[in-house]
Amino acid sequence: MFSFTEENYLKSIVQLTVFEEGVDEVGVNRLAVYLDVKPATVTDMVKKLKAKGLINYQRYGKVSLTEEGRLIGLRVVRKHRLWETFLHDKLKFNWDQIHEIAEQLEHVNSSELTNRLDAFLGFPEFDPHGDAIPRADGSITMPYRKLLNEAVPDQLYRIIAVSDNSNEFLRLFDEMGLNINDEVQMLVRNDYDGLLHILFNGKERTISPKFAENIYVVCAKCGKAKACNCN
Amino acid sequence: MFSFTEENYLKSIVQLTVFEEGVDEVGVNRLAVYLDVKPATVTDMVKKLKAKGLINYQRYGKVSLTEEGRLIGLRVVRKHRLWETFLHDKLKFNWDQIHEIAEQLEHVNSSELTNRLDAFLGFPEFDPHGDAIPRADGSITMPYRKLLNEAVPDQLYRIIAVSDNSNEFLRLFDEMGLNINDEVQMLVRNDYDGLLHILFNGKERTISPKFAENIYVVCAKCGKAKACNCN
DNA sequence: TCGCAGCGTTAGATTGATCTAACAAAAGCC
DNA sequence: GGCTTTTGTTAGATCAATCTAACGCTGCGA
Ligand SMILES: [Mn+2]
Ligand SMILES: [Mn+2]
Ligand SMILES: [Mn+2]
Ligand SMILES: [Mn+2]
Repeated sequence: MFSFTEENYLKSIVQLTVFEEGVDEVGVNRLAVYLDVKPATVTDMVKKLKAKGLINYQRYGKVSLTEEGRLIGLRVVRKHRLWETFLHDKLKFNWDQIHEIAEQLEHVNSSELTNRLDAFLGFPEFDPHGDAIPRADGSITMPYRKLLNEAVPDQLYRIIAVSDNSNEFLRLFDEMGLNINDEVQMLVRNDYDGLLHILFNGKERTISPKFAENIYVVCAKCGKAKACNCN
Repeated sequence: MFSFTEENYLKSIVQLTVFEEGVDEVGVNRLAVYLDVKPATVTDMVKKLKAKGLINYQRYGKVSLTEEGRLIGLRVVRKHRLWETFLHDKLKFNWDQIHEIAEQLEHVNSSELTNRLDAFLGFPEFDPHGDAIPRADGSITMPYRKLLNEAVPDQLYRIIAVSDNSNEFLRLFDEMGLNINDEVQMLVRNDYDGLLHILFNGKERTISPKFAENIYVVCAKCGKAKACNCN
C-alpha cells in the first residue's frame, strides 16, 4: 500500500506533531533533521504525500497531517510499539536493543498480524519505554506525565518512560541502575548550570538537564504529573 | 547488508537448487518465472550477485551458489520458516495464511532476533508445512520423504509436508479435511489419466496427480519414505 | 550440419529515493 | 525598511530495480 519511505515520513510527522504537545505542524528542515535526509529530499516527498492526500502542505509552508495521513502514521507507530513490547516481554530483549529491530518490523503490512500480536501480548497500553500504543482505530491514551527536568523540588516521582531511544542514552540509563517504574526524589535544581540533584535508591545523584529531559515521570503518590496536589 | 531484492534472488536460487534433488544450477529464464520478473531483469541482477561473489555465473551460462551465497540464501529460508512457525504456533494463524506474511518478515535483519525467536519456538526442526528449517550454521536435516504422487499402492503413509504454498492449493487441502500428520492409504493409481484413489479417514477419495504431487509423505510405519521395507 | 526455437543479453527508458549546488522566499534584527 | 540569516525550492545527477524491444547464442531435431 505505502512504501517504507512513505510510512517513515508519516510516522515522523506523527511523532513531531501528534506526540508533541501543542504542535500540529512541522517544517521541512525539522523533518529533514529528524529523518536524516537533506531538505531537498523532504520537499520532493511532501509534494508526493500531498498529492496522495496524506498531508496538508503548500510551497514554503509547514506540513500537517490529514485525517488519513494521521491514521496511517499512527498505524506505523502502533506496529512499532507492539513489536517492541513483543521483543521485550516475549523474547526477553533488553529494552535498549528493541528500538532498532522494531524499526524494521514496523513496516510489515498485515492488519491481521498486528491485531493477533496485540492479543498475544494481552492488549498492552504502553510499550517498554512507557510510550502509549495507539489502538487499531487510531485512539491513544496519552499518559499524564512530565519531564524529570521540570520536576518540582522535594517531590517524589515515578519514572514511567524515556523519550530518547539512542543506545548512548539507554546505556547510561541502565548504568545508573535506573528502571521504568523506579521512584526518584527530586531534591534541588541548580539555577546556574541546570544540574539536578536527585535521590535514588538511597543515594544522592547529580544528573544533567540533557539527561533529565529525556525521562518522563509521574507523581509517585497520585500518579498524576500535572496539577498534582500531593505535597 | 543485502537488499530485499538480493535476498529474494538468493533465496530463490537456494529453493531451485539446494532444495531440489539432483540440481545445483538454474537458468535465467527459470529464475525469471520463479521471481515473476522479466529475464532481462534477472540478467542484470545475476551480474551484480556475481560481482559480489555470491553466485557463479558467466554469460549464457547457468547460475549456481558460492559458499557465501548459499549461506545467505539459507539464512533467509531459515528466517522465513521460523516466522511461519511463530505465526502458526503462537499467533494461531491457519497454515495457509502464514506464507505471505513470512515473505515480509524473512527480510528483518538481526541474527540476535532470529536466534531468540528460534529459542522461543523451542528450536523447531520443521515448519508448519513440514519443510526443514535450516540451522544458524546453514546445516539442514533433509526429511526422508516422497511425493504422494509416487506412492506405492496399498501402502499406508503419513503426510508430513506440502510443496505448494498458494492459497488455492492450501484451501483445497483444508477443504478435503487433510492435515499434516494425517495418515492416508494409497489404493490404486489409474494409469490412463494418473488419478489416484486414496483411503482417508475411512472414506475413499479420488485426487488428481497435480494435487498429489504437492503432498509429501513418509511411510506410516517406519517413517522412511524411500527404501522402506514395511509391506 | 544447418536452421530455428528457445534461451539469454543489450540498449535505452522509467520510477522512486536520494544527493549537491545554486537559488528564492520568509523571518528576524537593527 | 532594508540587510542578513534561516528556511525551503529547483535543477540536474546518481543508484537500484524494473521494463520493452531488439538482437545474439546454443543446442536439438531433421
Ligand atoms: Mn521505519
Ligand atoms: Mn518505544
Ligand atoms: Mn522475500
Ligand atoms: Mn513453509
